[in-house]
Amino acid sequence: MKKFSLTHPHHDMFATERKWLCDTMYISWIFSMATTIVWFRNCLRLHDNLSLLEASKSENVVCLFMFTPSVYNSNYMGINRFQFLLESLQDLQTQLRKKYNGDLILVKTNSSYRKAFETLLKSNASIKKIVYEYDSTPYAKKRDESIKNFVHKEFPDVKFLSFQGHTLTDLDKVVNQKGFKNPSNTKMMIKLMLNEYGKSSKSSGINIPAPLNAPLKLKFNSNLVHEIEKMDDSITVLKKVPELHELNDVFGDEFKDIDVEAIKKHSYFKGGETEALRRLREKVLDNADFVCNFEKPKTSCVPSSESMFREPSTTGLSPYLAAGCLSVRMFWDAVDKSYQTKKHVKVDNLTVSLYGQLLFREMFYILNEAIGEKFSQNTKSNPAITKYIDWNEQDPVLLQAWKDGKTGYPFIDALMRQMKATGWMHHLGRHAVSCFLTRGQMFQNWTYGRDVFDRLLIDSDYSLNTGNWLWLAGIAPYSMPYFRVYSPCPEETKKSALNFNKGGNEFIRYWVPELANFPTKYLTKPWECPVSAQKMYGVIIGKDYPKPIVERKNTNLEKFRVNLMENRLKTPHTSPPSKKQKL
DNA sequence: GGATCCGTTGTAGCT
DNA sequence: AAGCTACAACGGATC
Repeated sequence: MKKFSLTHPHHDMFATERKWLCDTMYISWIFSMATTIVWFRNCLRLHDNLSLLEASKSENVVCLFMFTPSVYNSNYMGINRFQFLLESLQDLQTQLRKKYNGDLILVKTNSSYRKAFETLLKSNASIKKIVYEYDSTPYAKKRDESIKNFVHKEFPDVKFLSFQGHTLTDLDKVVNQKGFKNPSNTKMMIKLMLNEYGKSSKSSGINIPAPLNAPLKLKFNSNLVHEIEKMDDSITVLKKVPELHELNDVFGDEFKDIDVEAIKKHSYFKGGETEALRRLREKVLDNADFVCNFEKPKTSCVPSSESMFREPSTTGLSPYLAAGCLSVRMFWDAVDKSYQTKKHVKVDNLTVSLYGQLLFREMFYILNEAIGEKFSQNTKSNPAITKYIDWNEQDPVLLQAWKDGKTGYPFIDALMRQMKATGWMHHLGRHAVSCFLTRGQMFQNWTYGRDVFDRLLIDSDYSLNTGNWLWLAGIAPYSMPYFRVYSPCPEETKKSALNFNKGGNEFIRYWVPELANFPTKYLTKPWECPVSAQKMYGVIIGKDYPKPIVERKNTNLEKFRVNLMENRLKTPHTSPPSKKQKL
């Protein structure tokens, strides 16, 4: 039996009016009281920011960034990425002030995010909603889930909402598509994207939703900052975005040994949305020739001339995508627009085009979402996902030499030193050094290299980093013939896939100054230079620059092949794969 | 259902 | 000089 209720519409002639009254009162109460916190982590931008748009519905907004020990732990975040983060925060704060007469509140705490939220929520009853961008790294997933559960339990009136804006697709939705299979190449990605968004007449052929504009208006709650200042000592408000050299005072010993001048001297990219949009215009919107002719494998890991040392042959937009200074939908849209200015230009190889690059990015995110933590684990327990290889026992001497750029292979060392100094390395350079560490010369576990990249690169992006390392180690759940090994001395190959000939020698001379005056003939293999000549050039190999720390000749291919055969999940084919026989 | 083709970016040696 | 071949694993798509 249903309960009979006076308020049931059929029995209550004033129900509509009453509901209207209640709604009005509720809305006016919300408008006068409720505060929404926009919790910035990634997504350091105003455009295409779903959390900010959600907050714009609220009368009182607080934009918040929290420095916790997990942010300023230099074990996880290299100094260049930290500098990039600070610049991005500075830009965000400036923009919020200019555009909305608002602010970005920066707080510092020595406790966890969860504890910080507890302090905030306990002391201010007007906080009704916390919004943030979804972060799919395993660490962030666990952290956000735990805070969410805590808030639900302890503060049931407060909504804790995430929005997906870091990727082209809603990752949850995609991996739950009917008939979803882990994508492993461009074709599967296009199919998946068409399934999600449908066709379009634009050059990409996929109807990716356009990026959203920044909210027109935001009303800020300026009281909260004063309240935070009165709270307990565990949480403090920073008066301004700190400079790198001030971090030692603010955070303790983490940054005591940094060389600020060196970082500023080498940095290629200034952080922030403003710079991201400027670069997008310069490299994509105003550069249709470059966009329409872009072929990733033809770009070079070395600069084309000395004057170009600071400018990559690609777009250089990856650091901005990683920190969310640039929305990936904004990037896609700009590529579309650029193609449109060239009528009748067809994308003849989508895979190597800029579209392709963004699809690979998406693919790695989707794989991470679908596979979970095992995506990045080097374990025998899940060989269906990554092929298992018994890498050589960890060799600290080899690993340290690789990390410090002291392997005795000038090309490899130049690339590693560039990454350490600038926080950036071209994609093909990353291929060269990761191949060298794993199946190429050192046969060391790829996870070591992955972690070094994660810390040092300013564009480090968990899913992309992991996906690319799996690829280069030759164990990815997608195509990568293991016998395609890059030469660490690429000048000797007639047609290097690394495009070394586009300035490789100058690149080595710049980053390995020990060899600045060494003869070009021996520049990538200095150990072959006769000792008498070494004396003449004033560089003794083994003293002024190391001898090669591992064999140049690749002896690992056979080991790799045997590993694959022994450790593969599925039973071998009953008959060997057919081969064309010579007559 | 079986054969065949394909996969963002290799290198060395030969003609 | 450009183009071929050997090296040769394997899952998924296509016919």
